[in-house]
Amino acid sequence: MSPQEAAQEPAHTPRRSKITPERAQEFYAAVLDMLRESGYEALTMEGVASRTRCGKSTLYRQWGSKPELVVAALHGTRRVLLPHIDTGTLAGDLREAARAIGAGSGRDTPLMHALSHAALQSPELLCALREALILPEIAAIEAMVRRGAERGEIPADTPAAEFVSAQLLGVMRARPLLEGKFADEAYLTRFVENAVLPALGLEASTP
Amino acid sequence: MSPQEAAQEPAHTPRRSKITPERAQEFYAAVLDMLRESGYEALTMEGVASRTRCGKSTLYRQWGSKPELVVAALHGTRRVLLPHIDTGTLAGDLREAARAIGAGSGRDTPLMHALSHAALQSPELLCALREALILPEIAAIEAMVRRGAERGEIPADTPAAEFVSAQLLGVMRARPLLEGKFADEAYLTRFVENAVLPALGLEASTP
DNA sequence: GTCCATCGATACGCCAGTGTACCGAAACGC
DNA sequence: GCGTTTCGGTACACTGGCGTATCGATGGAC
Repeated sequence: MSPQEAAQEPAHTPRRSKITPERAQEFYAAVLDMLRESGYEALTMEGVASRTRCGKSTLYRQWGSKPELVVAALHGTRRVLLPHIDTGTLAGDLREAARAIGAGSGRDTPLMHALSHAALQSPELLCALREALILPEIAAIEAMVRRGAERGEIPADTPAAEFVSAQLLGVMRARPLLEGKFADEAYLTRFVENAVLPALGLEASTP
Repeated sequence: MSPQEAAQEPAHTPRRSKITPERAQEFYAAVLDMLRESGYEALTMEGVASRTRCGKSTLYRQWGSKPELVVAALHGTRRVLLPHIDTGTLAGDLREAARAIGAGSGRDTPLMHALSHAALQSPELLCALREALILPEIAAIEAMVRRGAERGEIPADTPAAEFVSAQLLGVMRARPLLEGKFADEAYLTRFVENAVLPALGLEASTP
């Protein structure tokens, strides 16, 4: 309403030109934020339009429909937390992974909760969710385990190896419902130290 | 339409009388089934009415609104899988729990997925979900661990003990997204044998 | 400086679900 | 039997989101 409204917006880019990749990222970020806050069903195109200060027409011109927009948002913001990790030991890798997952838990957990049911009903959405959030993480974790086996830290056929990634992601998603709080770094670190490593036959670090 | 329609219904109870507890169970079962199939948002009062062959008015008279109906359905069908288990050893209890959870996984997992996000937004729903599906299970699991500690099978302060319930419920919910299939008995049994028990310092059973 | 493409905004028709109101019909108590 | 009560079914107004169409404004190409 008042002229100061323009001032309180950062930079206030006048956007009447073609959609730049940066602008697309803004859309994607808004979509994911709203998913986290309200869930998939409650996400509305009108809500996205108003939050991003664009017209609905732009959204429909560009992405066609709500499911496609969500899929695009997942694909377009694929950012990976774990693959860079390589400390030289399996235990070190897993501790670092616990830290990284715990740090991103406030972002990823609500997103998973928001999308998990919708994903089980829409193959495209499931695929996008897996490719954006799940497969990169479990691939990284399995790479850690494989490197550990190659270095001889654990036997190649350690039976617990199959469950490392499922445990980490599972516990991350289970804790909010069990205890009412996110699985933060401290919790996940404790978990790795006291459950994952012992199951693999690795000693907990001497304190 | 045709008179044979009455014949194809089992028993075809003519229900014009007051709602009996058995009839209420039918409502609750229908609600939970539809939640599993379609999720919380897609659950409609009209859908419940048509599936249970009652009028919407009955639903609104009896439960007031959709959230209250869902909460009532959760409370009204509280059935417990684990508390009866007491094999005499912690390892035996956990193996049995894996079997029980795996057997019920086809029912409980979709329900959790359907409700987990809605529950994080509605305190009443969260409370009902926890009381109906979560707390009984983790109480039972923690009782197993406590009994094991009292029998001296594990030290009283075993650090992995904190995570047993989160592990079991976590992987149960994680597997459908990771591998695309439910965590069945075989998977959960393998998990307990190869990850949970070793983390607790219990040997895997000699094959 | 002019023109064209695309944007942002708004209005519209459509559909689906909510919750209310009303009605006849059937069951139960007495 | 009869009255009361509750049920099942339908009609209704209301809301809200989807997707389309339209229009003025504006940025970029030339």
